[in-house]
Amino acid sequence: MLSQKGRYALRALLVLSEHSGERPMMISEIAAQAKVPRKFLEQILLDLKRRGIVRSVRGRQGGYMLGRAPKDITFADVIRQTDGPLALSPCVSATAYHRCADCVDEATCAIRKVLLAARDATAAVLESSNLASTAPLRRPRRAA
Amino acid sequence: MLSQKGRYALRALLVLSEHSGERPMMISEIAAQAKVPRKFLEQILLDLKRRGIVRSVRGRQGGYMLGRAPKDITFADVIRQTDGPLALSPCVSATAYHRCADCVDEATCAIRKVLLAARDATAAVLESSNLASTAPLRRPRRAA
DNA sequence: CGAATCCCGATTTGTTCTATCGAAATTTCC
DNA sequence: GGAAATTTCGATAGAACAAATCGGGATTCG
Repeated sequence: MLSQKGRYALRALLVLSEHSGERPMMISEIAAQAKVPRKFLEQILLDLKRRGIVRSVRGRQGGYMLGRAPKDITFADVIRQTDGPLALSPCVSATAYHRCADCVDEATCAIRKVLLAARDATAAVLESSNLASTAPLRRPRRAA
Repeated sequence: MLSQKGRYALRALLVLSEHSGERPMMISEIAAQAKVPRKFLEQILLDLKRRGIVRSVRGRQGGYMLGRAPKDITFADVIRQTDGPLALSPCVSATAYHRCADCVDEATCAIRKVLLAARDATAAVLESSNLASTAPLRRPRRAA
């Protein structure tokens, strides 16, 4: 399961990606639209900023914007930052690999084989889904 | 990531599935072979028992055995019991569905679509992997 | 300067994870 | 019938983590 933080991050980023204006968007504005507690969102955005997923402008008229094009921000990027590796075990993680402490032989470990397949399957989905592909193309203002 | 408990459970069950004798296997024997702290394993096996994944015999000469054929115990069964749902969000869980508290419209939620695809991909792997398919067919006693 | 806004460290509160302890219940064996 | 072996169960402890908040520092605009 994703943490609450992870779900908040995804929601906030979708809000940001739909806000196509040139001006950055204030934290409180994002918080309101994404329904995320303001102070908590502050932390989350800082995290995402460290990964380059968002950029910020300080001072008056400041705020946040996406760090790159929506199509270049995958769900995997976001989830890895907020919730850690996609893998079910460190020994099959692409981004945070480390050998299990009590592993006898990684090459023949039956568990590892399955968890590796699971990771690959999950990653295939999350790395091919991005903020652009999932957002509604354009929200109609009224009933068509 | 799986919890330590989840990894322990998988290891213990693989040990049990390779122990093809008719007699049940004692907790301490399983613990030694699977390298799991004895008392912790006790709790884990009780959990697995509630799900019918293992059965037990009490008293002298007692111990644990698989609750059904190894091929009928999937990784998904085990992980769901020890670590909870495979899904990344309750709203896409097959076994523990519930609507997100602040969800506006589940049918059009962009996040949900992706998480649902991720769950399906993960479940496909973990539900088709079982204790029999992954265990070495027969461990050679010595170098062949 | 002063107001608006992001930045950052600390703290709080509650929950989960990992592991252990001690004793009760059950069964076998003599 | 009693002793020994074994599972069962409730309680506990400490560490780590999650969710959220607080208060003030740093930066920029007007």
